[in-house]
Amino acid sequence: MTKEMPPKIIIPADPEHQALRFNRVREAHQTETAEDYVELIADLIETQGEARVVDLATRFGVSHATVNKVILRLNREGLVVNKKYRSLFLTDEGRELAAKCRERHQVVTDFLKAIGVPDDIAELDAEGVEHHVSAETLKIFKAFTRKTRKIS
Amino acid sequence: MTKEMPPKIIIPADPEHQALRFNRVREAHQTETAEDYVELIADLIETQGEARVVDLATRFGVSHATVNKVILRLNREGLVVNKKYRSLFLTDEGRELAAKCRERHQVVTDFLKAIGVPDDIAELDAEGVEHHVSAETLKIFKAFTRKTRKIS
DNA sequence: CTCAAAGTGTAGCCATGGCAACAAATTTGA
DNA sequence: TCAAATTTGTTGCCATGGCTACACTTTGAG
Repeated sequence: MTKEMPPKIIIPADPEHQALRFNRVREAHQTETAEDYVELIADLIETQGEARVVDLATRFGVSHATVNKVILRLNREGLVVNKKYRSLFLTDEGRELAAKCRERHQVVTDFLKAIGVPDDIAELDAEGVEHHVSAETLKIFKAFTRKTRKIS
Repeated sequence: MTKEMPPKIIIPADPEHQALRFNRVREAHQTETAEDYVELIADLIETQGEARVVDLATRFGVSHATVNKVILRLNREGLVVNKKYRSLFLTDEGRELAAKCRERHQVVTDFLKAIGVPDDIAELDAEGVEHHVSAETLKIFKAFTRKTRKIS
């Protein structure tokens, strides 16, 4: 668009490629909320017997109105089932996603701890990082953690 | 909020603490855009001599209208200076932030490569991960990369 | 059984960051 | 020089995810 034919100046990085990178991050953001919600819903159902709007709101530190709005979207997207004034449930797809996320979350947390990040910080960082780690990197994380555990 | 006094059910994680985690991620998101923009503006100024709206739009893969909107915000926040129909500049604060981001970006990328992530994937993942890595973890990343380099 | 408390839903507001379409300025090339 | 192409700005639309305020169920204590 800017200067195609006359390459009078060094191109630091292929613009198109860089755009792909940022698109990838944007897409990740769109799924992040969904992932966090289904993961927590699954957790709550397991540990508390049911997932309720109040609990989600408390855990996420947002208002129940916000939770409701997100739940509406997740319902629309076929991840969550909700009946009025009743606790929340996951669809098969939701459960699947939750499982995947939990697994990934664990891998990232374990990896961070394995390389020496203090537990509390590892938990904090994992929360943000997990959504942006590719399958390939995840595999490497897993292998690394395994290796480290053998040694120690 | 839900069940304080009667702990009839196991608490899986301190809700308040978990809320802090998610708040942290949300804050990170708010700064992400700013960080990406100042970083790219700095890059463009260095390599191209100037940073222009079109270039930012191309690199980020968004419309120039979007870029303009973000620039407006960054201006409001004192990171970017823009005069109408002129190329973009960073304030001192903006330059500082850009430097910090570039450094951090490099550390994350190098670390991923050091643990064996293929270069192209490392670049991709770093883009999303960098904004969510704490100073402590970053330090550990750096140390690890250094150590690995010595070995090889 | 009733009624207040707790939980849930809804409406309306805000900022962000997407977009397209149109307007205006600047740059360029013939 | 001056018209066309490019770049930039603006407007108005959308979805998301924040919030408060208010309305409505459900629940549970008395």
